[in-house]
Amino acid sequence: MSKHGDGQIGVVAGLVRSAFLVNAVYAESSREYGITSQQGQLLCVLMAQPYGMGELGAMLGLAKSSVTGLVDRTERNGLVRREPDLQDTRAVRVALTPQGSKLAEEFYADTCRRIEKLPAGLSADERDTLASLLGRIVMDNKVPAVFMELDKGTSSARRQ
Amino acid sequence: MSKHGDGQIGVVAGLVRSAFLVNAVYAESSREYGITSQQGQLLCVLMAQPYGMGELGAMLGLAKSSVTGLVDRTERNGLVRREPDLQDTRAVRVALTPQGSKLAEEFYADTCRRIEKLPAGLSADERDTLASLLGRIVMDNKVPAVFMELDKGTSSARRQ
DNA sequence: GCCCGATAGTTCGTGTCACGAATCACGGCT
DNA sequence: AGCCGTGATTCGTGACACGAACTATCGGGC
Repeated sequence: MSKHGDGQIGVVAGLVRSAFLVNAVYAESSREYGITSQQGQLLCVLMAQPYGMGELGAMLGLAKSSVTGLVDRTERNGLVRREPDLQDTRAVRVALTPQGSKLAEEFYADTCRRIEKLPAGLSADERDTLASLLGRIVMDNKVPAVFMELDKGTSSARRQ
Repeated sequence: MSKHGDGQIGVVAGLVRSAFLVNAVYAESSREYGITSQQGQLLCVLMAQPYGMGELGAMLGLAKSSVTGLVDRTERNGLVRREPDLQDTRAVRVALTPQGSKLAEEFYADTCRRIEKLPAGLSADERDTLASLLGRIVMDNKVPAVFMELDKGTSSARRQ
């Protein structure tokens, strides 16, 4: 029952294809805001708080030199800023500029809106179930906080 | 109940972070097979059947010139081949070479194995539920078949 | 106080990737 | 035959990612 044959696909394909979908949304959204998806991702990470280069590399899964380049380009666009770390002269804190902060808010909100549309065909209960299952996968696999949590609930928990 | 506050995250964050996870798996898997994730994705698409350049662009969401480049590099690696389209002299069919086919099988199987490990903390029933929900999202949003379907079942139907 | 290994970041060179604009060549219609 | 749409390539540009080599500081041991 509920095997295959009908339109049913497996977990693996489901995960891969939904990831593909999310990537596409991210790319499209970034493009509209005049940034690349990598820079968009960087901005989203920095919305929570400033981070050092090493931390960023760990969170984004990038080599140090890649982070340097990414921050370079984003800094050139005026969206982030390197601030000296007061505790450690070697280290650097990467933080959003006011402009970057503004753009990040808008980009983040817009991207959320688009992603939220993906499961439009699901009922509120189903979305909750999905959120719960994905949440466990994410927790189990210790995904870094590459994407902030909305303060407001998903579909249930609509108020407060 | 089961709102937030505990480790619960929203659908949006769940989708984004699980996508991040899948991307990481794809990247790591590709790397081990000496290819890039884009080339790996191309191979996976071509496992089903040969495609024209235009079709590939549509499936992968790439501009035509991007496809030309990707196929160029992959061809240079001996994994795919451009064959003339018998119906249309202008057109080209991109197909796997024997070597590419072999690598694609291995890469695909290995990647599947890794992705399947992601929801290891979920019961068989939960995996089925997840597959079903993701399947509907994928269907509703008309995701191209960027990833083949396993002939064998998902988590239920594991035996036989 | 000095030395030395570990740590934080940058620089540099290379290759991949994606794109738009321009171009070429053929298909198919009128 | 003449034209326009389509399939694909070329070219130039910029972003991205990486490893290796390098600089500068930190921190612990002596």
